[in-house]
Amino acid sequence: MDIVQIYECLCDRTRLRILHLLAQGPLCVCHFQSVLREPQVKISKHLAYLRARGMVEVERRGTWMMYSLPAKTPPELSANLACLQDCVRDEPVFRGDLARLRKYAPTFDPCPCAKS
Amino acid sequence: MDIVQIYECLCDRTRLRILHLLAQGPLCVCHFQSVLREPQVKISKHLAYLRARGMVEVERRGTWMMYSLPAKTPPELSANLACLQDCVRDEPVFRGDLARLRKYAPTFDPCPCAKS
DNA sequence: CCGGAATATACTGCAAGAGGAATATGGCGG
DNA sequence: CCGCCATATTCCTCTTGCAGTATATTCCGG
Repeated sequence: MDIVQIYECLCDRTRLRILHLLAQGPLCVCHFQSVLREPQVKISKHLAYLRARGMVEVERRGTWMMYSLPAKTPPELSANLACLQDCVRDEPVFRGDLARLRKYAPTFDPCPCAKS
Repeated sequence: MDIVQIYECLCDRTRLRILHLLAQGPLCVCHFQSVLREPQVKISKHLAYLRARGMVEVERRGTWMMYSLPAKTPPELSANLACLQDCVRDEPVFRGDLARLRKYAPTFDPCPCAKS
């Protein structure tokens, strides 16, 4: 995995928020919509961008698409993701995302993606 | 310092090489030219890009411009620079840069920038 | 004051990327 | 088989960024 490509993936705020959330565990597009409060097309396109570069993986579950960090995350990627977690710990946007993720978690459970 | 801007600065290979070298200490543009083997205008423009975003600092020494990492490096920046050092440790391009830096070091010494 | 060296700044062409609107796809329940 | 839901893709526009060529600036030595 090219280090420059990693940074290209990290240089958009929406993608940062996505990756930040994925560190907590797999999520569906509908989850991202609720938590990030961004339109579907935006999220979907950024996920496609990340997927094309191997930064996330997808698994279909019925109509839902389950996104997660790659099972075999290359070391450069995990190092940078760890760094990211650290850097945004105090940023309101990211804290808000985490808070909303936890707030919504009950309604995600049973998560539509997990019902197979 | 905005985290997204940091990543924007990191998502070009030339800039990565510049920052990687600066971790070793301050350098003049002429040094970068020798070590990176890239045209002057390219280096100069990337340095301007970094400077405009506060990722490097400049000090004039006669005709030479002395670039360095900012004296008060924000934590997000230093965290990412540390991560960068770690990630590129085994990449030939970056190893080559370091080797050339050290090989040229004797001719940099007395460094034109240091002669004031 | 003049020429040259080191560095910076237009200017141009081009490609990539971001956002939004609309449309397409693919699976599921009835 | 139909319609709906979740998601993806296409099309368009706008902006940013990179590279190169040429030109400007700034300082120095004589």
